[in-house]
Amino acid sequence: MYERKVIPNLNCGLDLIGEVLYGKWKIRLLWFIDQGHKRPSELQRKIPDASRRVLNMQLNELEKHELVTRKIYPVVPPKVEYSLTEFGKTLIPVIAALGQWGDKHEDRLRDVILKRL
Amino acid sequence: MYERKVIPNLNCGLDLIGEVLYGKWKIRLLWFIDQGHKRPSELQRKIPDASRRVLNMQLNELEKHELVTRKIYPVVPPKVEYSLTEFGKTLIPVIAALGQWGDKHEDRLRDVILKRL
DNA sequence: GCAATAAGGGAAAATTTTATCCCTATCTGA
DNA sequence: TCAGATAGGGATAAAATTTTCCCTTATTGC
Repeated sequence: MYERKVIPNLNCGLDLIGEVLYGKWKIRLLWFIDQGHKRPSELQRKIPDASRRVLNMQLNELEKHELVTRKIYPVVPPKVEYSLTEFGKTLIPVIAALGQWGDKHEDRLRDVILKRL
Repeated sequence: MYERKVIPNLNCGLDLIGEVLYGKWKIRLLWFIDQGHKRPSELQRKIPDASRRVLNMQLNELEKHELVTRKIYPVVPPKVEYSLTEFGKTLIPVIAALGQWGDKHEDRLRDVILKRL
């Protein structure tokens, strides 16, 4: 694993939420897990643009941060299911608010983002 | 400027909001500008852990994305003031929700973040 | 027997982001 | 006269993140 060389600040609520949500796919992972897509392979199919590796790494971090739990079924081929913890579930309304803002301003956002890409 | 080699996806609201909000200091910049800290030097003092350079770069992007406007006063020494656009202001409740979640779960977050740093 | 599926980690490369350092300009105050 | 405030960009270095490639295990289906 990579060792951070710069210690993060944890001064305010925004710093704290940033620490657990900052990662290219974390928000989507939480969202899809909440929607019932629990198995790693399902999540990979829902998020095809992410490499398998990063999804695993980010799922590990979400687990460390107690936002999701990982249940391993001792079968072959292996079966794993992720679920949101109670703590993780409290994030869903916040993520929903983010998505709603994005949806509401979809056209304008697409415009300003693509204008200067 | 740096040229991206991978085109972002803009499929859903979460992708879109991510494009404009993803950046280490952008959320804080929007927040502090909304609080009335408009001048670059003030913002730098409010966010001492960010380098001057990145704040400028991220302010430029926020401006391109029409979340803030930059007003230059033709005086010496130079004076510049940033303000939120109407569009930018619609983001404030969303950012507030993020901060509130972080504040509410401050102790637990600090705990899980520091446990495995 | 061979390919596909399932889950996931190690190592190294590529990409992206952020930091550091140095440069510009002009006015104010010690 | 020299330091400091003010705003900001270029070039490069460093850090962090993400991708790519390869490896493992055991079963099902062709």
